[in-house]
Amino acid sequence: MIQKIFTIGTLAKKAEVNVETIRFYQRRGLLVQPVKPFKGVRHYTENDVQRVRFIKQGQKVGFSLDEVSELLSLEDGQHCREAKEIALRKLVLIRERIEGLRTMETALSNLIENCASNTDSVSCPIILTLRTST
Amino acid sequence: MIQKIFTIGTLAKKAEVNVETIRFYQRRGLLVQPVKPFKGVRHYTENDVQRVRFIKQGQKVGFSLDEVSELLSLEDGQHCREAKEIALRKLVLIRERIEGLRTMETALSNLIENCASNTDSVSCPIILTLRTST
DNA sequence: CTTGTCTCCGTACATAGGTACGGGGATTAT
DNA sequence: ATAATCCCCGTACCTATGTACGGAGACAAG
Repeated sequence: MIQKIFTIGTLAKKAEVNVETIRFYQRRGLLVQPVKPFKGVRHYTENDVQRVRFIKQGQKVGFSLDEVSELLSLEDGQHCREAKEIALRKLVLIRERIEGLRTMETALSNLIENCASNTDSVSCPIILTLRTST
Repeated sequence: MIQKIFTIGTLAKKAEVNVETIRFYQRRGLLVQPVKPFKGVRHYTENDVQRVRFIKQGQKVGFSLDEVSELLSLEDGQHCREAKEIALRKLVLIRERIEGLRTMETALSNLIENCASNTDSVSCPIILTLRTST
């Protein structure tokens, strides 16, 4: 399999982030900074694109960079028992978050339905619906 | 129904946040600052507790304070058509987020299972599993 | 009626997660 | 081979979301 390589700008474009963000992630240790060839620029591969996307995906579902870091440590390979512990902990968080979102989803759906049958101003008791959700 | 009232410190305790956080939310317009009686302190009700909890819940599932603000505007009652639009937009976000979390959930579950059958160090291809998730 | 614990208010500081800038070298297009 | 663009690196700046601080007034308990 051929490894296509490219520069940081292309990586940023492919991963749909700012170049500075890549560099920031490198400083944070989320990405490894490739060695710089003697007279030239660093190069990156498709693998880095996936990694950046993963970070963004993790953030989108509510993980902090530190948490994403932990998840990435799973990828990076380490002792299985540790990996399993981390994964289990994150799994709990994920399930809680899904639960919370589901409750909100229901509340909003109800709200939309109720509104549909009403053309004037209306009181929307969304908090009431959600108040026991966590 | 009797409205029990209390001071900001009690509100903070009930809602499990810092007093300063309450005041910060007031400045941000997420909470209304009750009028201060002529010589005394402001008082709050159970309603405020629910509202603060709602904000925290919203954040927990990944909404920014601005987004939570919008959701709260549903509660505060406004014209139905607007409310419906907001709700629909948020619903899309929520469903995307649930999808993302589900994918992660699956990936982590698989990971845990694979790890279980292995006692040594192992490469955990979590990113691979997730890379097309959004 | 003193003492300790609030509240109030304004302002300052903190942390996470970026973004922007500027000078100098590398690469690419014309 | 020269201009335009891109990379490198360090540093400074920015936004969101709080937290902390300090002096003055409120208030409850002994």
